[in-house]
Amino acid sequence: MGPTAANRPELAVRWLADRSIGRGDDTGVALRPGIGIALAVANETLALGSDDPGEVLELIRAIEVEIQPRWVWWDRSTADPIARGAIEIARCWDVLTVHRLLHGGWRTSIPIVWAWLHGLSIDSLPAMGQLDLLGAHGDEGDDPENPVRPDRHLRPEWSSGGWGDSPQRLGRWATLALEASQLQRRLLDERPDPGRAHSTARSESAAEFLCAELTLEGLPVDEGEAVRIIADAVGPRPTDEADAERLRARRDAEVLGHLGPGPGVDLRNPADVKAMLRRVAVDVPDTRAWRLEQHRNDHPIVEALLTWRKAERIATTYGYRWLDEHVHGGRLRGEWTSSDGAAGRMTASAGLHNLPAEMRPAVVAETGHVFVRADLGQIEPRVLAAVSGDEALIAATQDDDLYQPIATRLRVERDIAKVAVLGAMYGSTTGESANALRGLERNYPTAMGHLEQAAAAGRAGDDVFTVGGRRVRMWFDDSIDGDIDRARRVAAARGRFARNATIQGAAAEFFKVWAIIVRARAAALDARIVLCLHDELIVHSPRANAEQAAEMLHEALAEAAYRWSPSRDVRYIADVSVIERWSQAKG
DNA sequence: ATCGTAGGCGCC
DNA sequence: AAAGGGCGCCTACGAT
Repeated sequence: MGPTAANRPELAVRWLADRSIGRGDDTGVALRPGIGIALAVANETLALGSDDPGEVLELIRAIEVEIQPRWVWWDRSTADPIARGAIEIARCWDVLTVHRLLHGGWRTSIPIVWAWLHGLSIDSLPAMGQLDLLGAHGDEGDDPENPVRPDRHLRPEWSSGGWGDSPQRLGRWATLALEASQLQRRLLDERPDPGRAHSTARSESAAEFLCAELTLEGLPVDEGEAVRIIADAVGPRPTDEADAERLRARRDAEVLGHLGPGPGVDLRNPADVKAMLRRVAVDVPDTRAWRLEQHRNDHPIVEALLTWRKAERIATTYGYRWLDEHVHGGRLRGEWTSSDGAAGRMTASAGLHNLPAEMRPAVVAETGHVFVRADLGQIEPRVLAAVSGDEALIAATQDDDLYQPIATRLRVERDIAKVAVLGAMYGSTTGESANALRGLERNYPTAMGHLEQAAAAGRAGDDVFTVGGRRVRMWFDDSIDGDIDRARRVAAARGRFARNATIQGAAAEFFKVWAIIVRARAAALDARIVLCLHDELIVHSPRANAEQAAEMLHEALAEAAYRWSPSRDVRYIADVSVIERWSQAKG
């Protein structure tokens, strides 16, 4: 006779306490709504069946309140239901997220992680189709209830979902997650700065859980306002396909009307557009907006084309279809991931990270609420100062505008200094900033040396590492076909990529530490993070708590700097404002 | 038909 | 000022 539903949360708490699990100690967990939940500690598991998802969440909540362990799970399949239960998990370890940190890249899966951690070849990964070849008549000891096959790979029918078929399986799955995390800890120990690497693994895991919450939470959007903006750009919602076609043709005609007789032009085909421009004596290598900008006065069709492109963007990407697909109940929702495949920035779909400025008036706080918005000032050069330890650059970070002291030192205009610093971090070497770049090399040799070292590694095809220990893979274009020019271009591109990745990646790590501190503190103010945008946070807060939230954002930044910054002396700044709609942000 | 790629553009 | 880095998403197009 099992425990009754009512006392199971207490039972689970006691079970952990009896095994000396306390605050911050690892506890493996796997859950499947409708099936149950399992906890795993060093050598034991507690598997509880339950068809009541509410009961399972109650159990987690009780453990979180009483013990606050570090929850160790494989991936979002366990994190998502916990986030749906609105449980404020404080500490976690997401095996897939830590794998991305250790291995680099984004594409991965549980069987790949398992194989990699055990030194098994990815080529020998079993596919779903062949599962019975061994299973039915296979060797002795090939037990389908054992998730690990005799060849030490994970059983594909488990990793593709079978892990949640029974409480017993959940128990084994939670145990494996715990095992995987222990192997990951050993690999983190081998990083040049193990303490920092472990810290990054924890903060990146927390950021992944934040992403699970962001996916559910959504960004408040006033749908009526959004419709007004869209209608303004591309007209009213088309009634049917024919109407849509008619509106499209009308937009096209605004541009094509500038042309004399000749062959038909498809404005959506760049080659066609290029040929069209040549007909009016505008010769460009490509038709990108910044290039057309310089020919704005050469022929009226250029202006018309640029306007057409803006409207086309709204019509195709941020139009009625986007609204119908991604905005529901006044919230814009997309999928969030805590690290991209390159340097580790957060990503979001549904346009959350690239909403055009014209659409931002539609992002409005709900009744009784405001947005407390904060963005980090000049974060990348400040991070460069921190990771390189360049004393002169660290000194410059004391200024609110760090480009000013740099300009003074280089004896150039402030904007020239800015371009030079950005160019150094992005790998630009040409143009007017080239002189200033040499000035940077003389005056900030440590910082510039740091960038050059990363670039050299990239050019050689070597992976680079962020200060937090993330491996950044030089994955692209390794085909060698004897084309010297092409090889040189690829090497140069890798150099630029590596140069930027160490800074962009470190800034992403710092940003995430800031974000998870804000997340943890926002709860007490009844506030929630609703958007993370590389150096910007938007917190949706009850109006009454806005001032406290604004202050909290500054305090969280100080704490993030304390926790993350490799240099104690670098100054980080944030601009914080309380606004009702996103467009009120001073850019 | 379905897929991947390229050109383009939005944001940081 | 130059056209350097990242992402997601659109369309057209060519290969399969």
